[in-house]
Amino acid sequence: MKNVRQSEILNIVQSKDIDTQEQLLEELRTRGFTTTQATISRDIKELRLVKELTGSGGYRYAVGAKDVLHIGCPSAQHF
Amino acid sequence: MKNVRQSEILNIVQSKDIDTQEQLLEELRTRGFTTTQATISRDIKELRLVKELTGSGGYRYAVGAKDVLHIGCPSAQHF
DNA sequence: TTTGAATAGAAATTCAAT
DNA sequence: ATTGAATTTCTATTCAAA
Repeated sequence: MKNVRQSEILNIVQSKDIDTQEQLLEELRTRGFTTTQATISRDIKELRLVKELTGSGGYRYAVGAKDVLHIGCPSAQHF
Repeated sequence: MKNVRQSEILNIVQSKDIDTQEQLLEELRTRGFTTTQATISRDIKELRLVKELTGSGGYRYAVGAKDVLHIGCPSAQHF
């Protein structure tokens, strides 16, 4: 179920602001996943999510921008 | 001294892999800054640094890629 | 290999204080 | 407005288990 869970994590994170792993856990449970913080900590690592600052001064998990750069700017020189 | 310290933090983070705030503290002390974890936690927030995964599986503080996108790709449509 | 419970470790915030 | 000490909160890892 790891892949299903991880792809659901991507969905969640991109559809609403998630500021802690606990909050992500709640969302997953809502969607019928039963798991724990330890597991999603690993998921977040594998998915290379980062905790970034939102406009309103809070934090939010997000897909690492470096991972999505090529979408909007295929020819960009990266780092 | 906040601005000096923060710009030094940017320098450090871009010149070597820093994986914890403690390690960043040590680097700062090497450079003559005397401060504490509480302060650099705030600095990191203001600088919008993110803790990203390195190629070798560790973590590293980095400038949020979303903040540097416009450099390599000024016309990119962001998110 | 993947997971959870427990723990260790790291980071954010509170609360004074300046 | 900025900071540090202490604390709380959050996250990563360990270690056993399946």
